[in-house]
Amino acid sequence: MRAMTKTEQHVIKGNKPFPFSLPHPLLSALSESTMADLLKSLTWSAHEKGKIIFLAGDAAQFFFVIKSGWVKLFRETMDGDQSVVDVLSAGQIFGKAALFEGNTYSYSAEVVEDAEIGAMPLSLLKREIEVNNAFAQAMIKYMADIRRQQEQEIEHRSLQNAPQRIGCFLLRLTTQGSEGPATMDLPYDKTLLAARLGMQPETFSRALSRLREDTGIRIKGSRIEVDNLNTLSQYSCSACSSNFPCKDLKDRT
Amino acid sequence: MRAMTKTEQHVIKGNKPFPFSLPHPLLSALSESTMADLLKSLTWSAHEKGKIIFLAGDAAQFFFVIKSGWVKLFRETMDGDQSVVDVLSAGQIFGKAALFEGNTYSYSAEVVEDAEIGAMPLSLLKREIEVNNAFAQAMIKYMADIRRQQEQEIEHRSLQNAPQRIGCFLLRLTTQGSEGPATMDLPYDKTLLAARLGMQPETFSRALSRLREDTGIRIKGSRIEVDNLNTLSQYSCSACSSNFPCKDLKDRT
DNA sequence: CGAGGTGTTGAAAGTGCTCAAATGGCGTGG
DNA sequence: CCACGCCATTTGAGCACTTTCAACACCTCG
Repeated sequence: MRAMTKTEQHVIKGNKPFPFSLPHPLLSALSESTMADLLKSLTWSAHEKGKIIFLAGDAAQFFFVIKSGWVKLFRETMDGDQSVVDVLSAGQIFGKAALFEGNTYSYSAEVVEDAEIGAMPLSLLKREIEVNNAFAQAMIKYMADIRRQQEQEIEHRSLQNAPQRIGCFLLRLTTQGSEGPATMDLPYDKTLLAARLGMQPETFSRALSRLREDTGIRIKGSRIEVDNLNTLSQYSCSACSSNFPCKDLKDRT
Repeated sequence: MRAMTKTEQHVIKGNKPFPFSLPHPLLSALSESTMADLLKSLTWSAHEKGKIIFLAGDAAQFFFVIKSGWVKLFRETMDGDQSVVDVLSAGQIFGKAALFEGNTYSYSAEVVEDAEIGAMPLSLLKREIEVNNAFAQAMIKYMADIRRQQEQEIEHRSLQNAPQRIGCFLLRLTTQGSEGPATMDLPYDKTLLAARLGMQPETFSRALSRLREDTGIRIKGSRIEVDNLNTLSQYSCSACSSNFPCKDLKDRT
């Protein structure tokens, strides 16, 4: 919040102004000097779809911030199944958790939509935690948020059926209020979305139709129109312990 | 690790020596003075099975440590389903996460086996985090562990079937090595265990039989005998991204 | 136009859930 | 010590939801 005005002027490789001011809840708690160091050591690179940024188990030296594109975080089981941890886009960071997990990444990261990604040394974060108590507190707060999101995720996977999970995802997509009509676009392709929600593409397809029948939403390709978010809330959130729209918990990294 | 020798001498209400020295990974990082304050303000009480310690959403002033008995952490959905977050026993703490979640508990806690439970003010923790950077770091480390456990839990619920989940639970129960034979006792009744693993009691019963057929374990009431832990590992962990025995991650709070 | 990727649909099988009923252990009151 | 009742556990049958395998419709890009 403080160093931001300066940051906004920061110019990246190629002289294009930095398109977002690292308004990340975590990074905004950095001291100005560390933020400056971070920006100094920040190196950008462009990656094509399919590029693996790192694999689970790799030794970790960097954490990453996304400027554009989409990145999938996932793990693979011994018998070939894949578990999608999350799918992230601009403004989100990943790989920082490695700091506390034996300096290895605990999941793999793959670019699923051409992306520009910045890499920053984890050592800076580590030092900042040790030196700047305010940052350590921000980190704790941030991790508590993640933890809550994960608990919700566990609940969703155990208690909600496929159509409800999709409905819940749509609700978390809305930027508009939590009542009345809304329109939203699925942020990435349906196959990936299915994986993100822990179901097969076929199941996703059928579940979305089912959701349409049950709640009256309209589906036009990747655009979804909802007449009444409340209907959707009621449909999805009745199988969830969080009141009303599971809202307020969007991503997790 | 440091304040422990002193702590071990600590005497609780009723003059019984404290049966464990708060060897909790988190609390052992407290400063000696805070540890002393904590022990001073620690109040013990006995609770019968069925007692609700707190409900999700309650304003939180305390966090708790278990001296004996079992406590179930859970949440309830609007349509009556219950999601068991975890089941804890002696030495484990709970309720501390409320500090970062608007000072309300994010789950409910119920005694499921007569228990002695100590309550400590969250404010002490809060202050310690602000004042003692080493503790803040321990907290971060601790939360990172929890986070990893949760990710594993998500994976288990999505990727493992019922018999595999039980097998994985058994593996995490062993104190013995990770190979060869082992004997273990289910820590609490099967109905609760079923809930903890996210399945119905009937499913648990059938899944356990299935596990017996598939891996050759022997079931005598709540005692389980395994001839070869490797067989079990292979059976359960093939559907999991963590290498071999999901080990090393036992509880989560 | 053809290839490949994405999304949908159908049919069959698998897995877990619900409802119902039977079994077995265990403590209490007689 | 025994009968009774309660509770945990098991078993059976049917059902709901999801997956799997296959086939097909679309769309985009050479």
